[in-house]
Amino acid sequence: MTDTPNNLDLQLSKRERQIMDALFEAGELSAQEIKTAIPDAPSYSAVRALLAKLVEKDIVQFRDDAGRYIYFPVIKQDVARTSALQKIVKTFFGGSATAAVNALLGMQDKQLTAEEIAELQAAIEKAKKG
Amino acid sequence: MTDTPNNLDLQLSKRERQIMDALFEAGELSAQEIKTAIPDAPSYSAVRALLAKLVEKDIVQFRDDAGRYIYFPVIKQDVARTSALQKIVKTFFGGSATAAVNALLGMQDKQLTAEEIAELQAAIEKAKKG
DNA sequence: ACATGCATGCTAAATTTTTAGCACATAAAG
DNA sequence: CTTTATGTGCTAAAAATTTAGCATGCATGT
Repeated sequence: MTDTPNNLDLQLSKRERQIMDALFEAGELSAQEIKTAIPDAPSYSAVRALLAKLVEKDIVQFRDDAGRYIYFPVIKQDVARTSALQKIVKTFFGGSATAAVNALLGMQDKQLTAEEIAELQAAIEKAKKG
Repeated sequence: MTDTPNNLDLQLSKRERQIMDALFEAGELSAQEIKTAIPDAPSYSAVRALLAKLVEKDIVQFRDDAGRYIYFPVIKQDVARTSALQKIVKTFFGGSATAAVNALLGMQDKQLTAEEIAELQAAIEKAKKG
């Protein structure tokens, strides 16, 4: 039984991370699509080599879609999300989730709709009780 | 005029990132302290070599504290914070800051105090107006 | 004065990452 | 059937990262 990774702090190289970011953002992608998704993408060959490595590390899996490989992360989205957030909170906000939330709310480019605000208030209400 | 980096997406290597994380978390550190702060730290020499590189890239500066160099990030904390959050939101939450906030509120290991909740509600009120 | 401890600067080598390119398979089009 | 396009597997080399170790300087205490 090889260890299944449950945290995202696996030491990924620069390129590996770019690929993971693309995969997490999209859900699943072919090698070609990944190449397209990465801003300063390397060659197609390079992408495939990187993917092979990630598969080897059990961070990524693929399914055979009629001869084409479609790659996707092994780790569940929500686990990845939480892990990523926790690290940010620890590194940049001294462990204070509240401070992080404040920063999110303050981000200028994000104008919250009334609906979103209502959602958040509901979430806070829930947090208050729980 | 060398370009001053204002985004954190500069392609840092694995070790470089570990060092930056330590620096952001602590504010400023000596090479020795950085070595201590990194979990699976490399040799002291290695840390210094990495730091030299980061300084070269204008991502880190140091001041001479009686012969000892104390290193600190060039980028302002709040800029780094926002940048990091933006990336997380984009990659893991489909661009929805609201969803990210929800995830933060739902993190089990963080029990919010009544005071914190009040803070958040105030922040949301402010967001509603702004 | 001299040894000790700890700092930096530097260099060269080990290791890892990243890349390109070839061989081959398969499906679709001519 | 043959050509073309697009896919994978594999290998070897280029490039970047990461490392250790030596020379040196500067305090401090013996």
